[in-house]
Amino acid sequence: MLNDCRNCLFKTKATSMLGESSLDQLSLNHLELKLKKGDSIIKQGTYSTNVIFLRTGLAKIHIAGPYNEQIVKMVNAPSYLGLPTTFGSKINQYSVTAVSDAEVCFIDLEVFLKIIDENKEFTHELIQEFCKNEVESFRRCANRTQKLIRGNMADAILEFSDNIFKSDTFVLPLSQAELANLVDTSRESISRILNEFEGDGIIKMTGKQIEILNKKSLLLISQNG
Amino acid sequence: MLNDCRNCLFKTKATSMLGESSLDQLSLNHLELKLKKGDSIIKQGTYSTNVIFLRTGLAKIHIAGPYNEQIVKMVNAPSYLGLPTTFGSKINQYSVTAVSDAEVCFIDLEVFLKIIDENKEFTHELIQEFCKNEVESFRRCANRTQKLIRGNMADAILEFSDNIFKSDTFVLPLSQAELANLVDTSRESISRILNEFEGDGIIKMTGKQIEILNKKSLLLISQNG
DNA sequence: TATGCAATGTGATGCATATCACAAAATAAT
DNA sequence: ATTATTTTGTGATATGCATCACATTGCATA
Repeated sequence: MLNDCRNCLFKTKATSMLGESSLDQLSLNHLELKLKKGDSIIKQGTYSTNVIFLRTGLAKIHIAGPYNEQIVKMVNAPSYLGLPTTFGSKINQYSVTAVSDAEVCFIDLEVFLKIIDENKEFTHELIQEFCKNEVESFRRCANRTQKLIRGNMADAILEFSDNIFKSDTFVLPLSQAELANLVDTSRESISRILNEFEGDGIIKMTGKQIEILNKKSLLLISQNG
Repeated sequence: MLNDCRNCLFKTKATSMLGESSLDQLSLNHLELKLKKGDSIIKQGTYSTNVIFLRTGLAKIHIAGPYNEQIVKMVNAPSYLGLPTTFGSKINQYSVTAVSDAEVCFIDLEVFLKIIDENKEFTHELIQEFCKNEVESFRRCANRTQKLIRGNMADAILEFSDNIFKSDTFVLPLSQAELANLVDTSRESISRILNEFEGDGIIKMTGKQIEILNKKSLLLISQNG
């Protein structure tokens, strides 16, 4: 059985808490889908009836601000997507878009709720997840608003390196316009700062590939602007 | 019995889902405290072992940013405080401070967890709460970073009027320096903008009392800067 | 009532960065 | 291969706002 959640290799910490019966429930009530880079996973303003599990790939969560789109965070697999927007309200309050090829599973909300009711450990993990996210979003916001753009750009590069790709060399999954949305600045500033970093020997760029040459400098810039 | 949670008049939506046995558990395991304006409720960096219930009063959640303190949100009773910071990590990731006289109950984390395990409805409400908060914090952050200060200041006044005090006339519970932390600007700008609003006949200030004279203008400023 | 400290008002200056306006390059579509 | 379209680079200009530097007012404590 292709859809067997029991044998799925991509489980979140919460999902690994589930017993076999819950996993079978999931198996029987989910829809697997392969997505291409750029495909929309959740669209702000539309109705939401499913929790989505990002099995593989990388996605961006973004929200329409008063003037620009803002990328709230990058999420890589495995992870649940859209819990806040699905539980909190009937219509999606933000968008999620694949920034790489990805595989997702659509899980019916009712099934998900049932699993919550029947698995304390799962629920604990989930709540813990929510809590971490909320605190994280507070911190992120404080940084965004208070740091200069150079600092935020350094943070973004470090985040890609440390949390997303776990390597000093990686291919930027976003265009400069998208980076601007992530860092809260203009496309032009991203271009300038990236060149600046390269000129200072902090990074090396080959097309969209970035190699971090001097992580210490990045950390300093992150701290001091 | 003074501490009887059964008869407590200040219940959140989640708490009102609890059965009598859970409420009695709460009664036996909480500590009530009266606080004065300015008193610290949760302090960033210290250990957290309690969930806190804000029974009456108004509090600010604030976090140390890279340069300034940032007020993340205002919370009025009844509401739980510090769930994210208590569940997510052993040490508090943000601070909470009373901005009016207040009453709080300290609830042992273990007891709170037990209540979660035993009350599905309570847990659902709680999760719903988390979800709404997360989405709200995304939106707030997008506004903060994208709007001009006039717009953010208008938002703050509208928030006080609509959500906190539910009146067009209210006494500002924050100093201008604190308002600056809430709106992400400098103390001086707050002063200037407040005078500007008064000069334009949008608000009337008598000491720290604000009367909104022209809500439509505020909404326009909120939208267009 | 006097004295001190905290909270506010207000001008002058400087700077980070958005915006505009293109040119150039890279990708995608035909 | 040739357009068409999207991405990127780069200068010039404008502006919102922080910062500094005080003056002033309000409030608390002796």
